[in-house]
Amino acid sequence: MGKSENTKRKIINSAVGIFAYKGYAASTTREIADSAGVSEAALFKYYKNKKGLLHETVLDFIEQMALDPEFEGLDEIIEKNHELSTEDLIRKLFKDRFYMIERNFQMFKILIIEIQYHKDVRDIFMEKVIGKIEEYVYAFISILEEREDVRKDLDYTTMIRSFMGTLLLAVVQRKLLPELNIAETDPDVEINKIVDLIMNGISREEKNEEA
Amino acid sequence: MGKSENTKRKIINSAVGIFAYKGYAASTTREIADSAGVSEAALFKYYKNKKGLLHETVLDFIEQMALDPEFEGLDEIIEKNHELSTEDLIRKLFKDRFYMIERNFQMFKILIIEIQYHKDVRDIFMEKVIGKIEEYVYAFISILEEREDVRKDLDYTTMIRSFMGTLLLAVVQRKLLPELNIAETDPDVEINKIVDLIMNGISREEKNEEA
DNA sequence: TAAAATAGTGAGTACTTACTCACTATTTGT
DNA sequence: ACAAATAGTGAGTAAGTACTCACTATTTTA
Repeated sequence: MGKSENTKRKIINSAVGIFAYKGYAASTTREIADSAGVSEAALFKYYKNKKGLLHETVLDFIEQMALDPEFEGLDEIIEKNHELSTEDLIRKLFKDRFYMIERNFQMFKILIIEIQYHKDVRDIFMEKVIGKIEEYVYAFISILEEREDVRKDLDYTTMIRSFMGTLLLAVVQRKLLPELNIAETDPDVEINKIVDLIMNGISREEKNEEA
Repeated sequence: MGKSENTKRKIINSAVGIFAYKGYAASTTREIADSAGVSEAALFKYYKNKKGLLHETVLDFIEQMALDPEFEGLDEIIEKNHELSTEDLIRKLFKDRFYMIERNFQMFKILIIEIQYHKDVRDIFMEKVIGKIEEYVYAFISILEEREDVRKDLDYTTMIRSFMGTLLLAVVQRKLLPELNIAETDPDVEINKIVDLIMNGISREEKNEEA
């Protein structure tokens, strides 16, 4: 890792901050270079054009993710799932993903927004991220299918999407509209409530009602 | 409604399409004018600048919403809620909002994305939309609180967010990543499954187990 | 029907932006 | 220590971009 690697990092870090704050199209290469403390010419020595900078920013993030020990934590949870109750398993997964998204929120924001406008970024995302997610989803579904305390008539696609939607909105609201958060300030407490909902729904349970 | 009103409409309609497709920052006034079939000069006669066009686009949409008979449909559902079972009530609400967002998806996309970058748009949104939503949410919560078949220990904030997250992701996935939809193609069938999940959760019900 | 008001345009302009290039400073290998 | 390679820059430039203005065409009013 020579000096040049260091400069590349500074540029990418600045790019992430500015892309997340203003969006790719409204960000200027001058601004990014200034914020990184290098000349614009240097930026273009490392990245062939502005679009290339976006690509490398995205690819760099995806690569970092793959190396992130917390990401491997997902594997561990799934591997050791038999040591956990269904509720604890879901709670662990939810927490893991919640904090993962929270930690990398800027990059997440860039990804989610820019895949809408740039087919090439969307392609990278579909190939490198969605495939990975699908793997985990299938593993997770297999685990649930074997559990006695999980409904047998469950539509897993619907369930996964509901799970993800709830997860996403929980992070997004905290990050983007914190002033709306009438709820818990401690995410862990909130996550517990969400998991309770996922497990039991909103309708009153009638079990042992005659007792 | 003179000729000028007509031109304004054409410009706004073009703006919505282009803003949604490329994002505000990447859209050019020339492109919007061309697509509307008017000169750029005309565009700037009606809107004092590009930002003003965005504002009016957003305000126009919010106003349309307020006049939309389907929107008033929400009031009706809430008013006549006592004629519906809890599950039917939730299904109706979910369907209503699902199709409302689907019908106005372009504007929704613009709103959600641009409020992140423009404080003024965010302010409009917070004042005109969030306030309205909160009203409905409170009304909805009051209804649920009175129902015998709804858990009394429910955290409503969590529930509403889970509801909205699921709703949003259901529409978004259909609109933006339809190729991922391994699930139902008929939204109504899908909505039924979602409502079932919201009501009952994923865990096996144990009621009448001793029978 | 004439005047006044309104709707609309072609051709700019000042400015910004991504990107280049000839050059200098620094580091590395021998 | 010196040459060669690498890292970095200041000062551009061509291509847009939002926006203006002097003007023409059309509609409305009296």
